[in-house]
Amino acid sequence: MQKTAVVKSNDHIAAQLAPVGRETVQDRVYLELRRALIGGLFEPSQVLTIRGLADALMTSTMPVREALGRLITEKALEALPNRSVRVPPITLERMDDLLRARILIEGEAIALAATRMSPRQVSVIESMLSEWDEMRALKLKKDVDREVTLNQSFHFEIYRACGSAVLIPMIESLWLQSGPCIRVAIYAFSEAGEVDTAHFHRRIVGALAVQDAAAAREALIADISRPFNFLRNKLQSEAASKGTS
Amino acid sequence: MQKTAVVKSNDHIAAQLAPVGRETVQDRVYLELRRALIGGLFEPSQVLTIRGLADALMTSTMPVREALGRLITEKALEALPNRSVRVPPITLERMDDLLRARILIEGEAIALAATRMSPRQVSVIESMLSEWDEMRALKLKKDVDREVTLNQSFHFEIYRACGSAVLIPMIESLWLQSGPCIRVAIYAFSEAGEVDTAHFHRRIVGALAVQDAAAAREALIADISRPFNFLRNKLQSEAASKGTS
DNA sequence: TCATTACAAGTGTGATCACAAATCAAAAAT
DNA sequence: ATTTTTGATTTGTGATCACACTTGTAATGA
Repeated sequence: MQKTAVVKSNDHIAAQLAPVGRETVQDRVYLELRRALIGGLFEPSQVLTIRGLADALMTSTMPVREALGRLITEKALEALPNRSVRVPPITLERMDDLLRARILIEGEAIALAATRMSPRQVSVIESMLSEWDEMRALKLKKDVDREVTLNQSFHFEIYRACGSAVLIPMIESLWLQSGPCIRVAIYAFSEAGEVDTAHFHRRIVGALAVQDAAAAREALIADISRPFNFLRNKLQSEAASKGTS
Repeated sequence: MQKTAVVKSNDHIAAQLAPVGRETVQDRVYLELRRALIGGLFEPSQVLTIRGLADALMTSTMPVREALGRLITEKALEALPNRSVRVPPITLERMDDLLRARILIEGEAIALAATRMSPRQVSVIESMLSEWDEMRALKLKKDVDREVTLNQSFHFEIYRACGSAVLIPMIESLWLQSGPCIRVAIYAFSEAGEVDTAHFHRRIVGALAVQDAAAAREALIADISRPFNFLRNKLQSEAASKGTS
């Protein structure tokens, strides 16, 4: 026993330095990649290698390949016939497909949430609006990362209130899939003149406060449709200009 | 040029000789487990061990653990804090949750399919009805496996026609999650007096034939609700009898 | 007799190695 | 100069090993 303890002493010290012993490395890698995908840190069509990610995340290939497998089944990544994996490319068809699914499922989730949220929960959501105004006030530099994170928190705080353990993972999967698109759109947003995200979110909160499920669904649809419509116009105009050149 | 043609012909022949050379072991394991889950071959709350499955599937632990990870992210399996994995147990809340999601998403899928299916495609679906009658005719032994498979083929042949690469994987995930419940219900069906599945499927085909999306959705909802309602009654009566005993 | 402890078997996790297939680059042949 | 071929590098896949943790059981204590 002592002998093995001596051999293990390195591991033991490492374990003390990293007291988060509960979570596994593969979960950490999975969450890291997930965050990167939702945030749009990877470009569409970018190919990812197991060893490359393992080096970047300071671990072996083992946890990475399991995380990649999980992300592939969620359609957040794509397995090519080469056996290599890449971020799915953006196409108009896929965008419309994703938007339709998001309208369907997230719309249902918020309608459910509207009838179930307590005034207490609504006030929590409402308080998140002020963070937006804060960020808006000191918007010297465009903090796209923070905007993405805040937007995500706002929406999922609502979805969590729908009380469906089935719908929420599906919504997470949809966000994972549309992450790369959204990032492009939000980035283009901050260039193309300030469109007030907070305005749409206030509409949502207003509908939730009076438990108007239909209004909440409509407001949500308007909110999540914006980046898709924006990106669609952008892609179409690009295609048109390429056609004329 | 001729030489390369010759070289390629070898590959071509090899591909013909071993047409399963493309699929990896982990995919085989994943599909195997998936099939078992949808078919309800695993009992709810049953715990699965990596080494046990590896022995049963005649492979090492490596492909199995990747497959389990994928199934866990699809919520087809559940990761306990023990780090062991099990088939999720059945609860009334979860059943209702699953049914609501299936009505929402599969209903939308069939509504889309109704407007997009060609008469050619409808006739393909229609021809599947006769298989049911066949099976019904020689129903000496209750072939639950075949019934489950046939039901699956029928539904997904329709869903595939909706043309959404986003909705279909979600439906697959939902079937994966509700598989263990359904099996229990179908098995109980064949005991509790013949309810005609084919009748509901004929209603669906009839609506699709005239491209009536609303009617198709209604017929589908009636079809997929049956096993859930049946199982709900069963669980409730069991709980009641346990309460009185 | 019952509870606690110590030991043993089992299980998941991560790392490393071996191998095959794919990719790329340079060299050779036409 | 272009194409083909060959060799080296990279990459994914599967197997095996070492370790940590849990679980179950037998031995020891009160």
